[in-house]
Amino acid sequence: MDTTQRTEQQRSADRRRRELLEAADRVVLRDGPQASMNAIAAEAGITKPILYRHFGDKSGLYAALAQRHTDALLNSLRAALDAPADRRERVEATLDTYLAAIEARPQVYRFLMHPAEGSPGGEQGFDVGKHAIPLLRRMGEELAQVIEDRLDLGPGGQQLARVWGHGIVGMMHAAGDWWLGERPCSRAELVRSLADLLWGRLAAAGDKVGGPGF
Amino acid sequence: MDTTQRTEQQRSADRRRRELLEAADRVVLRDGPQASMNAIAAEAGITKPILYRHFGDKSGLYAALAQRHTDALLNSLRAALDAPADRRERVEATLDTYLAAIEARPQVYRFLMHPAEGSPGGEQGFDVGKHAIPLLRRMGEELAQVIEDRLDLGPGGQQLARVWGHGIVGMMHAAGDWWLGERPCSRAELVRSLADLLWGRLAAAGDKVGGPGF
DNA sequence: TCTTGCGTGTTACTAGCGGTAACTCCAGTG
DNA sequence: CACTGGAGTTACCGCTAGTAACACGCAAGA
Repeated sequence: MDTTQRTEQQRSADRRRRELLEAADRVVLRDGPQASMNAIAAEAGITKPILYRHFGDKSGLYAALAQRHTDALLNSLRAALDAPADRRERVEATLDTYLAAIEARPQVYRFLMHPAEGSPGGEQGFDVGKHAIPLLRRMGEELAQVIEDRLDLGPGGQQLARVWGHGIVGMMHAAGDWWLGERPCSRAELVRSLADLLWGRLAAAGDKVGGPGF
Repeated sequence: MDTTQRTEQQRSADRRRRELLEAADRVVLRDGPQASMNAIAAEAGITKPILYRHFGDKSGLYAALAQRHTDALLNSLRAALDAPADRRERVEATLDTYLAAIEARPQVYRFLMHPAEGSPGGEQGFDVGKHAIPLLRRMGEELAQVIEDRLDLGPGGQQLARVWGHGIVGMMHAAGDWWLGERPCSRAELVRSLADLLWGRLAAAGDKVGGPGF
């Protein structure tokens, strides 16, 4: 029951845990989102049960793995959002940061976005969004907070900021996912187009002359 | 090999197929996205192998099921987009149509969005977006087409329209998913907030006085 | 009428998954 | 020395997607 001893054990356990997470990272990077617990255990040089002792179940491992990347990504995004520049530049920097991240490690982010959430022995029904993609939610909430803190939106601004936070994150995610699959343009062009959208160019554009009907 | 005979058989097969799809619909509506092939077969009053004879594998059944709802939803969206009203009203009507649909049948749309895509014996690697959520993609492409047809965006307008199509659909989807989970406001308020975002209110809003630093 | 197909359906199985129970092994302590 | 507790193993359970092989019914051809 000595404190130093307990600390020693905990340090060892933490180191193991980090090793396991790194092994899981490698497997996910290689096999994609359908990485199995067996494969991860094998990569770590051990067997399944100790993986389960460390992380509880697959969603626990997923959560731990997700937290690492989510934290790292959110830090980058915060840095971009906090840069000393005007709003447009900050928005573009944030979009570019996210897109650069998913471009650099597509499988990791696909794993984070589509955890396959196979929890067979659990609740079911109308709990839509309960176990939903935490990365997108966290990004949405953080962005909402930034928007609410920085912008003067008048009454109802808090709710507006949350809607916008989740909406913008979803826009970024979907456009990024599509862009990653088809690569129809450069990252910079994508960033500019999305920022233009947020800047109201859709509403400002003129109707096409000779259009269909009206 | 008579033609009428073949037609008779095909009609019967088509009717069976429709029955099976309706049974699958019921199960998905009841059990959520993790509906098993066994459960679907049982609901239809048959057993698994004939399900597999009709649809190949689970993704085949998913694709057939998805197509029905996707087509229905896209028709509603097209109607909203084609309504004789100004642009803002059309955008709001489209958003509202989508949100009303996911509000009416949350499980169905969760099934469509998160098909769990467990294709273990297949390709893997960098094919991000290859088997990706077809509903979102189709909506994005359709919206892109409408934008490109109706708006005068100058040179590079086609690419811009596609980016915007996928981006707006993603915004709609993410915001809707979050809203379904938390229900922080009415549907009408959500629609208004999202339309405001597209109308550039984010860019136009003033900085908060007394903000953090600058 | 008997037989030959063919489509429809079944039972019974494989392989692999997430997850667990129960056992072994080894370090440190009295 | 005996003992206790954590690390790790084998061997299993129940479930899934998917399949092989067999049985029934019903039309056409001799």
